[in-house]
Amino acid sequence: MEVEGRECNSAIQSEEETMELRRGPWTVEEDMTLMNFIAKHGEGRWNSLARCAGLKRTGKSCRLRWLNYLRPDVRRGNITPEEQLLILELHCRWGNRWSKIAQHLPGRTDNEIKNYWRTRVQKHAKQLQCDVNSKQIKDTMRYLWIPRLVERLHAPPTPPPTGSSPTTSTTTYHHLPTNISMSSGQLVPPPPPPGTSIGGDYGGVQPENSSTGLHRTRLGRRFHLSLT
DNA sequence: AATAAGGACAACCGCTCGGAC
DNA sequence: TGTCCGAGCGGTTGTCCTTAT
Repeated sequence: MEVEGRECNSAIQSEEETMELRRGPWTVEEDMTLMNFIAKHGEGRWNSLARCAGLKRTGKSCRLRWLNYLRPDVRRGNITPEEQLLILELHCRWGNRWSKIAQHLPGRTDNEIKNYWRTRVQKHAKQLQCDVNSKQIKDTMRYLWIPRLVERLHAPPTPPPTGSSPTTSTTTYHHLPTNISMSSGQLVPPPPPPGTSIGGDYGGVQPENSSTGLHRTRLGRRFHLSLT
């Protein structure tokens, strides 16, 4: 990219260097400034970009904001079962290589995948009372969650069940390690905290709030701007 | 209705790597 | 060859929202 270096003379630079940097959540005005600047000049050279755009942010902060939120091709919304499956498989292969994993999920950012992993997968690991990097959790992924997701992907779309538990599965897992027990297609971990479901994300099709049938979707708390 | 607890996600921090000089 | 700086990555923290009590 070509940042208009002539405009960023040393006087301006030294003035801005003494300026206090902003932190915390980005405002709509800052987003607009960043987006307009990138639309005009392209991305890259983040430190000088931040200065020349007049943003009181670090280059790092600008880069992160752009990559994780403002980029036009960034996908927002729930992680689909297909994406969950891919994340599980790729994590089995590469571990916490979030950016590498993100490359295989178009529109998803490493930050988003990392957050997904921490909030969903680590939660289940905690419920199983095992370390997220343990063999047990990896086996659980490989032999239970992934097959369930595959099953879920191949299953025709069905209306929400009325009586039977949606987490009930008829699939048999011939390779299930002995340290993972099954009951009606479910893991039998120590009792989870009230209101949570082991099968929720990985095998069951039940919404987050099964009592109301509502599926909570959130597209972030803040404005999402796009360059269209 | 108020509030505490937990969840989800945005943002920051520290470290490493690679290129320019 | 060594140093500096920008960029990227993974880990962690902070903030706000939802849900439960």
